[in-house]
Amino acid sequence: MQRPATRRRLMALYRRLLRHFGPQLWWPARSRFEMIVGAILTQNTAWTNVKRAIARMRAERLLTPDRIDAAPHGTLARLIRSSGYYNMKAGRLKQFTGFLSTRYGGSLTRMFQTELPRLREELLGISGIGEETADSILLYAGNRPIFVVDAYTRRVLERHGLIRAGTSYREIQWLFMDRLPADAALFNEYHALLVALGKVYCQKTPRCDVCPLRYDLPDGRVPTQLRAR
DNA sequence: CACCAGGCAAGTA
DNA sequence: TACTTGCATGGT
Repeated sequence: MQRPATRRRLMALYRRLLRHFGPQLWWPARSRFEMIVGAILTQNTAWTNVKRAIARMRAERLLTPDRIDAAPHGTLARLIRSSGYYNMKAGRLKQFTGFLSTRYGGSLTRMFQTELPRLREELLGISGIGEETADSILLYAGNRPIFVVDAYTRRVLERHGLIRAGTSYREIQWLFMDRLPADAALFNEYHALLVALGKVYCQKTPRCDVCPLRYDLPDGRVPTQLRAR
């Protein structure tokens, strides 16, 4: 019941999502560095919890690489408590700022001058930064044309029969990047729209009967209905 | 009460 | 390579 993911189909899906949800204006952050902090703090965590943590860091003037480097682990961990896994995430923030300081003299501008595939590998070499976090940083802070895959992306694509369960991160990423123009603005909006759909209509408990998309569900399940537009 | 949220790394076989 | 487990808060 799996239909091929063609360029036409992916673009049709994009246009449908954009018309339904409108531009998502991602990533919500006041600076590139704040965006990167958010990417680490939101790992397996609700964004509302991350917002509180970032607000506390801002209030304590701790939203710069140098301040995070200098702050004691316990201080940092207490500030980001609301984002969960706070001991690990405090360490991960310090891993990143340590990398930035050592490798690029603390300059994000210099870091983002590195060519895309190489910078991706460097980010993946930092303990605490995996594929999704690395790609989020590259796309949303660096404005580089790389597609971000997350749990919502995977679930939406599975429910709509574009991938099978177990498809790897790189395969899903390549599904988009092989068929769409290498356009950071497009990848930015597309990923954010997939998350918007996932949050409302494609939760773990299926509510696909009200999904605004026209695509059929795989394997004899309830066909998607069109919402009034 | 149970389940979920914009993952990741370390351990095991 | 392919699982499994620990990490933790706040909302529904």
